[in-house]
Amino acid sequence: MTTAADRLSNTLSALADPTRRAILARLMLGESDVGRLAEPFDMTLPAISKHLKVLEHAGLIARGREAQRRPCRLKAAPLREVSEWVAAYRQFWEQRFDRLEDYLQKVQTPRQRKGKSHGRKGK
Amino acid sequence: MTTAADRLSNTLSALADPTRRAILARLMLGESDVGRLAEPFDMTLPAISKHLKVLEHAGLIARGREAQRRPCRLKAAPLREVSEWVAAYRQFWEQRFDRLEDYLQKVQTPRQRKGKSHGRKGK
DNA sequence: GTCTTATTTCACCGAACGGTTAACAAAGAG
DNA sequence: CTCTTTGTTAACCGTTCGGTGAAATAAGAC
Repeated sequence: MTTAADRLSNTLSALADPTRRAILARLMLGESDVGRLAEPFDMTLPAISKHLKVLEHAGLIARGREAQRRPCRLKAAPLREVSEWVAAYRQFWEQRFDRLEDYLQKVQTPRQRKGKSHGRKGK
Repeated sequence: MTTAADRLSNTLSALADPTRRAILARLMLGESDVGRLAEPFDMTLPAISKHLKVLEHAGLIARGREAQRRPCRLKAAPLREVSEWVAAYRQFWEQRFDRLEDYLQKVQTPRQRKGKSHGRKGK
């Protein structure tokens, strides 16, 4: 049995590689085969083949067969889960919970600081 | 120099671990320290300490100092980049570009296929 | 000072990762 | 059949990852 967390971990680690993200970006333009997908990269075909296998195993691409070519096409369904996961954190980067708060803490003169002192050294 | 792709890769690989995502989820409820964060997990403190270092290095948490404790708090800014990246793919899981299209291709009789020919042999 | 609490650093370990080269396989072309 | 094209598999290699136990550090309590 595959839990949702496992699938999400799998999706995210597949996405963590810039080569694989570039491949997905390219597949947004339409399906392509291994040789064409490999062209932009400074690595060998087996390396690309491995990346494609990772993407396929993560459900991010599907592959057909057409003569010798193995056309790949984008399967974005797992990205929906990523989107839903990250959406839960939206409030934390939108609503002054993040950098804005830090910025205000720095901009305000120390005398108006409320809350706990952080033992700032004078010097 | 850190490129945007590097940062995104770094963020995504930090998020690819379920323990680290659980820690972030917990920090949504408010800041906490290492010991408390470690409690739900069946692993040692150094392991949690490493996970926190990864999260900190990815800019996903910030850490203070309060007596012996090292309170951690969520920093969601990098998640915004993730959200923006994945948003580019939204159309592919929302608008019949994904599984629906596959379904239709299978259901339709081959003779009504439109669009670029891929050198389909008449069989 | 010593003791306790909280956390990190160190040294190690096995497994997974991202790449290579070389050999293999599948399918059309001659 | 052989030849070429396309892609995968196999074996290997160095690095990173996620964990451990043990020692070190930091700061308050006594």
